[in-house]
Amino acid sequence: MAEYSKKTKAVFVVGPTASGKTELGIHIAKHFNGEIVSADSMQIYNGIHIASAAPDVEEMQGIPHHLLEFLETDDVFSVADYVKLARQCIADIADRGKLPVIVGGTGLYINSLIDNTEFVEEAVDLTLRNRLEKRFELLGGEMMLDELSEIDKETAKRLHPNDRRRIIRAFEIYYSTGKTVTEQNLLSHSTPSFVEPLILGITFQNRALLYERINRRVDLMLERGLLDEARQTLNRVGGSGAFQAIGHKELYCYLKGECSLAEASELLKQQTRRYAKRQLTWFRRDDRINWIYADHDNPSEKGIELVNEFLKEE
RNA sequence: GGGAGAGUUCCCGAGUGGCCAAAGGGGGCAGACUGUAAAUCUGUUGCGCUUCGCUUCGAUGGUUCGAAUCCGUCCUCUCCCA
Repeated sequence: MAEYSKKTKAVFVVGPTASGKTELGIHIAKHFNGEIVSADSMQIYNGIHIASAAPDVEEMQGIPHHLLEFLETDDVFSVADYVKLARQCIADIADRGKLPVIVGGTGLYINSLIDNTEFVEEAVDLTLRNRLEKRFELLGGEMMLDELSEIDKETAKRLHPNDRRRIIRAFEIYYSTGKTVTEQNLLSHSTPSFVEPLILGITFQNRALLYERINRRVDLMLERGLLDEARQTLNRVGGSGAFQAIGHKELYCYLKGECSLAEASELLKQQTRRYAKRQLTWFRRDDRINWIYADHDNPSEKGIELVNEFLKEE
């Protein structure tokens, strides 16, 4: 890889689910000779194509897409893996003289990539995690936090006693690296980002319109065979990765004959709406985002305009 | 037509005379988020500016110092016998 004195310019398209990111991303890539890198924690998996709303070949319009549907449903994956892969993708695209366009709704993945977050080197130690889980079970959150405050007061103060995952992870990091979360968080941003990002965020001034789009898209997914796709995963067991996707599990009650299709699809719509809301909460706090209001602006035009300005700057 | 029961705040659902603006859950809204992130966790949720006041528990009329809780009537719903 060549060495650059300048940072790599890259366009990010973010926003809640069903806001039109895929479309805008492809539009921009077509217009500026770009390639797309997905930043979606579910579209990386095979087997949930309809549920994850991964783009079809026709939709891609010949634009190369990266990090899409390359894992099996039970493969383990993490942000750290994502950042590593995506960084490589972006570098390769830039080397080919093309514009990297990162499209996705997974806030953690996107921010980690943009801010070049460096995660702990050590892989997750499941034995250690299990031990900590048991300990948490035994002591409860309050006492775990008390213990944590002896090694990392700041983090212990910040975490809620019910925030089991983060409390356990804090111990995990400490035991496997000798560093506290507070120390690690500081270290994680010691290397400046290699990208110069233009972040485009699609949203709606009127949330009800977004919700309507979500509802419609779920109906569309059902028409396209979401039920058949969900049937394939009905009897799989697992707790992480693709199993957490919204789209199949909400339909299982219908597939098992325990509720009506109308109930299942309403649940699916509701879960999707709630997810979109969480995504909005995540992205809202990032003031680097250039917001495009899909119910006021013309996303394609506005997007092209913003990218044009961005590429002009030296 | 006879009998049994039910109507509670956006929804489900507890509450049987004061400690009830009313448990709990869902939903909504808001926030968090560094290797599970489409996951996970938190706060808030009748109205008004508060210590405080006002309007709520199908409707209406009572009993009572005091009612979502007791009584009368009416309306709606479910169920059983016809």
